[in-house]
Amino acid sequence: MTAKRILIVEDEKAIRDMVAFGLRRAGYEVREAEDCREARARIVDVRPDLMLVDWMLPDMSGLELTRSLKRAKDTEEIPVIMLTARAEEQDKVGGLEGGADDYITKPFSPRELLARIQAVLRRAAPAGAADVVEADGLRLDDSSHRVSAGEREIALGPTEYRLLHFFMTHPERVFSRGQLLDRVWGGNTYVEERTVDVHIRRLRKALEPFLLERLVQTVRGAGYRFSTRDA
Amino acid sequence: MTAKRILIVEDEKAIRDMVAFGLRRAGYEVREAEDCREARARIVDVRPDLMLVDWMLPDMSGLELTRSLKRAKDTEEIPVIMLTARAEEQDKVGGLEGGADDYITKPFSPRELLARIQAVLRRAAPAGAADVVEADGLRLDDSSHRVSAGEREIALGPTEYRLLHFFMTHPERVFSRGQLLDRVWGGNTYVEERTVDVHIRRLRKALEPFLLERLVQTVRGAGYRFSTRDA
DNA sequence: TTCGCTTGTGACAGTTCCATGACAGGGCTC
DNA sequence: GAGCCCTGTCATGGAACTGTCACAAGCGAA
Repeated sequence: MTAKRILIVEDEKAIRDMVAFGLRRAGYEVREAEDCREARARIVDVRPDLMLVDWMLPDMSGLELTRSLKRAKDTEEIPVIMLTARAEEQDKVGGLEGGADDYITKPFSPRELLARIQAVLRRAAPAGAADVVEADGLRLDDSSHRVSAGEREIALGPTEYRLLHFFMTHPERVFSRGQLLDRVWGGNTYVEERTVDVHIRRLRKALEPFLLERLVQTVRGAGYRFSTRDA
Repeated sequence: MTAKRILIVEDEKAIRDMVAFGLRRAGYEVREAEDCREARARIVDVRPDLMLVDWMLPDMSGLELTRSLKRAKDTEEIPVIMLTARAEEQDKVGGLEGGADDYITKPFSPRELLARIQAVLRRAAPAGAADVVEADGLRLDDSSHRVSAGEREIALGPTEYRLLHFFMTHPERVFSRGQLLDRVWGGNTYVEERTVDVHIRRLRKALEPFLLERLVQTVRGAGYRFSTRDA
């Protein structure tokens, strides 16, 4: 695997340099941008595998930049980690909802940053990049955020949607509740494992009126599996 | 792939518990040891895929433990991550030179620990880590947790599944009931040896409708063997 | 053959695991 | 603020699984 390219968008040179230094030492290829305008220009030719975006930027907030990236087809898959000086939960949530894949609060250690970068890259990697996933009669269009079975549209809550999306992009594999929490809820949430059961149930309840088979299967003692073949 | 086994060697119960909790949630199988002596004992029956070793232990430094593990043929491949309270670069180097595959400084976040564990395991994974085991007409796919003979899928309970998986990955070898308890049930469970008989029977009962030969064979006075050649 | 020991088998009770419905709190919209 | 949706947690009931036992069957040696 070639070195992953990371684009840093940060106006303070001191921080940029420090981060860039740390990342280069860790084997990443690093590009820098001072503001959103420059960032946009760089994205095209650099095609970064991941972006680090400062919350506060001179021309436009990093959150906006992120949001707009996530809206555009050709950039939405680039994972974004927000750098923020504000520690308030409020902002963190905002960062994630804006489409950031993770956030990290200044001051942070190079090590913490590296850990998060690795985690985010790993999470992003296996995704088949496909926008539409289909299985059996089920169809999930990630760009429009719609799920349908045949002609009928299926309404799902946010969590059920993410869960289904994860399952459909990783079919025929068993995931433990813990793994699902990590990969669907996100690595640093603390939620009971049983909660997964409940959302599985909600997902099934939403899907099964439209389907003949049970696509989300229980594997006793192991977890759940999405499969079009019957168990 | 079955859950990876991780052995934690750490004398402080609080830390051990916290780490174990996080790891279990992430889908790992966790065993614990308080000191080097106990660790050595556990290694034999647990056969961990990775070890987390505290730097400071009551009976011997974790560094020494690591060093000695790396010197022994049968344990040298087990990746080791050192947990250390000392942040000095000095020690980090020492840890790595001692043969540790990575180190992490307390306090660390669960996420960081997970990231490092995954990184280390990925590095250690022997490239083509086969998820699928086949023998005769039998096929066991560990990632989807399915067992099948030809087209037909075979339903197994958790214990029978683990038992079969163990047998299929260790064919043509006789295991005593005690060994099976150690390696299938786990090193520190207390169960009657005759219980193994019962599960063997359940496994046979599940398999034999689909197979011509008896794959799980009894070796009188010694134990059981999985073999495609008839006895 | 008979005895002694090992293994197979069916039954059973306790436990664990999972599905399900209910519910309270939080956030958002109007 | 009222109403609505979403979320996480809990209690419950039932199904599946587990470990043990008692007895039957098998095997080997004398």
